[in-house]
Amino acid sequence: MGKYHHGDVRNVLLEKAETILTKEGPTGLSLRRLARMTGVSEAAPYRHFDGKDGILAAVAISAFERFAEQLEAVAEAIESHEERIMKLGAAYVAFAVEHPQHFRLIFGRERPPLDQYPELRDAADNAFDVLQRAVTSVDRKADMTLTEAATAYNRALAAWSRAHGIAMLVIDGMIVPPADQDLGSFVLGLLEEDLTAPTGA
Amino acid sequence: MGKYHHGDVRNVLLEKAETILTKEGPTGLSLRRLARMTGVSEAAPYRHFDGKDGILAAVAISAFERFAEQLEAVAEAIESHEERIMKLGAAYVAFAVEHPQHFRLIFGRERPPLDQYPELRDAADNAFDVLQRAVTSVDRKADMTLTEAATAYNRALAAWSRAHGIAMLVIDGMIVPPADQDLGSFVLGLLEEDLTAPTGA
DNA sequence: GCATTAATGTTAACAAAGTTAACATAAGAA
DNA sequence: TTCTTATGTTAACTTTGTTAACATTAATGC
Repeated sequence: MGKYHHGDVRNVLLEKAETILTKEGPTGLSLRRLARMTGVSEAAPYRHFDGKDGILAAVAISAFERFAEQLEAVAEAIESHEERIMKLGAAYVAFAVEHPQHFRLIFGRERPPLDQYPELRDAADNAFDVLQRAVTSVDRKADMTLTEAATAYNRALAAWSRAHGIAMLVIDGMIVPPADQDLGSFVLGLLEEDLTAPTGA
Repeated sequence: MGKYHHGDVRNVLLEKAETILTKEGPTGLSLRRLARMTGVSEAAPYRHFDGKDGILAAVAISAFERFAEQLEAVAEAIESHEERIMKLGAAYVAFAVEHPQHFRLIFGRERPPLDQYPELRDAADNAFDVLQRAVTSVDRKADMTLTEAATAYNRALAAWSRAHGIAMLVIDGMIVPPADQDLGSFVLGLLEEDLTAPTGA
């Protein structure tokens, strides 16, 4: 009565990996521990994944997908171009705050190399495409001059890097959002700040 | 003729650790390898540091110090408040690009916990104080109202998170600065971008 | 149905890493 | 000199990633 072929090891491993990741982050995820928790031999995961990076890649892919979905949902629901940029930034930070470990996984250095996992690269590209399309979609149909296109691109980079910086510093605890304020409006305030304006109150 | 007490093990370890970190990042730094490279037994580092975190903390402290120095040098040299904010952001990103591994060490999750290494916490606080003072110093002597002070603080956070986001995305390869442009002016362009302005060319 | 092959498990081993304990030696203080 | 402390060493223990060798089940071809 060998317990061979219980049938769904791959999915169970992935789910447990998700659980561990959420609680302890990518570093705390050990293949052997994962196998033990799943009730399977310590070498079994290697039959379903390309080692540790393989599992991390699989988890990262689904994280990228959820990330992209949430961003797209926000982008689609908003008419005004300026508002969309801002709300996208807020959604970006919200995802990071709600799923800090996933956010770290997809942006940190424990993420497996994109060029070794084509599906991971695709998932990453897709997420950033969503961002960029949403930020530059104001005159997608209009014919833009080259400089206009460049400006739109630059604006996308600016919006992205701002949201990213806020997200990083907040989940690292370097910036503590005020408790008496909604996170979203706090983020919007930072995004809107115009550094070129004079400081006069 | 035991090779006991060669005298300077602690500093040599630190220097080698720096070398390894620069080349391979915090993850590639192994205590045992470090000991072997230093020509000392594999347990010797424990006589001088509180394990691996202890060494990382020591390296992170000096990284923070250099970081703060470079920022302060820029801040002191610039008269205009607006220009100072911008140049500080550029210097922030420049440090990250020139010393990506150090930047990752002081901001990433392989950094030892601040509350376990008081000197590390001090070094971190000092670096951020430099930033904040520089950004809010426009009317340091003038008496500000509460809301003015809050605005200045918010502006500091905005400037910091922008520089941080750009730095992160650039050293992670997600943003590739244009080759035909100076890195500094590229960064300035991103920092100056006003997301609330209409997109008209 | 049966034999062969592929997929999926298992156990056992290896190397590398962090860490600690037990012991050895050098330097400095009493 | 003697005792204490600082500094090194060796040897172990544990955990982890990974692979090889082997076992069993499922699937496929005849």
